[in-house]
Amino acid sequence: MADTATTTPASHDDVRWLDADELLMWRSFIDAASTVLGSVEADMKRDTDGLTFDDYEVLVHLSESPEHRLRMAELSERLLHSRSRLTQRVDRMVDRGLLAREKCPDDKRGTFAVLTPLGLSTIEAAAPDHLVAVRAAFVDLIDPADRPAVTRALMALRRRQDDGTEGGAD
Amino acid sequence: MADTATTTPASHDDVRWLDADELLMWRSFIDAASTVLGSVEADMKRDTDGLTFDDYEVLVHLSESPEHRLRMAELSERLLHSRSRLTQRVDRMVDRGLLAREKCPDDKRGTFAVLTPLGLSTIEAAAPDHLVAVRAAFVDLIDPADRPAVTRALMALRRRQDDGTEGGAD
DNA sequence: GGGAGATAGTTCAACCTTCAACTAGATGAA
DNA sequence: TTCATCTAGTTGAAGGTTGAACTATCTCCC
Repeated sequence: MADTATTTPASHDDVRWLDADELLMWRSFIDAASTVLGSVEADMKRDTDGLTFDDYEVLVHLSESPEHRLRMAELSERLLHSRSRLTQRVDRMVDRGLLAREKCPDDKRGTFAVLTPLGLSTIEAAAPDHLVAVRAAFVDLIDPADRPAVTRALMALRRRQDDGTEGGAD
Repeated sequence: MADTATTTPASHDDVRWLDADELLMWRSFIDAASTVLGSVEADMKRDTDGLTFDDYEVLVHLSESPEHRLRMAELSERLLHSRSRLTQRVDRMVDRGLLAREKCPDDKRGTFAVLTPLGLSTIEAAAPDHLVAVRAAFVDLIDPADRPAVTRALMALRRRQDDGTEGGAD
């Protein structure tokens, strides 16, 4: 197949410009992402003592995992954070006693991040206020009639698990 | 009215927990925000020479404004970025010749950020590839039938212009 | 076995954001 | 006029993120 369409540097004539509706949808997405996450983060800062949204997300994923533990790589994939970003966040959370690191017996390269009792009680204490914030900044603002469409759309936007950042054969 | 509901620290019993649908919608939103913006940013990095998504957004807002200029405060509100974040971004963009600062004659405290010819040609050159990225990571992934609902929902999430971060009349 | 190449995780420097001062000019009441 | 107060914008330090390099381990085919 003669595929010219892969990494063609888009030229000015080629492009399908966004129409008014598409543009509005895109701009609203950018603003919504910034507003909602900013608001949840701000509430978190107000309600907890020094817990960030990213911290909270780490705690959530660990608390939902068997034995309250996950391999670093697995955790970084779920959070969609880079490996080094996670390494350094876990460093800080270990310092604060929220997490511990454990060596993986099967694979000597591996490390588990594990929730400590303090980490568990911290997320349990933070959850109620967090949910109030999530409702106020997100869930309750969306018309129930629109929710199925919104969920469908948002799910379609997420990174497919086996979909690397590949695509450029040269 | 006896309003107990304003800044009550949410207690464990009080809370309306998220049901499965609400939780899925929320998680999808977090993932989608990270995936979409990350992907657009990565494409921008690939296609342009050192232009970030934030740079691009600054250029967009200025290029759409009369005389290609905006007051710093106005620009920071539109971008939903803090004043100091904008100051420092504009610093960098001025260094690269994309923008210039001009004193405001009416208000001697004020500063305009102004697009330079280089800034204008830079955004014109970047736009086609950027739109391809926006389509690939966002617009084209959303079922046209869902778009009206999605737009409605996203617009409801944006910060209302006159809606400060107030709310705590203690 | 042994070496090529992949994978897990960390480290380091450059860069970016945040937050709390800080400077300077506008506003308004007495 | 004068003082208090508000707004515009910048600065500087502390902390967080990125991306490339690095160590250690695993995989697998010869």
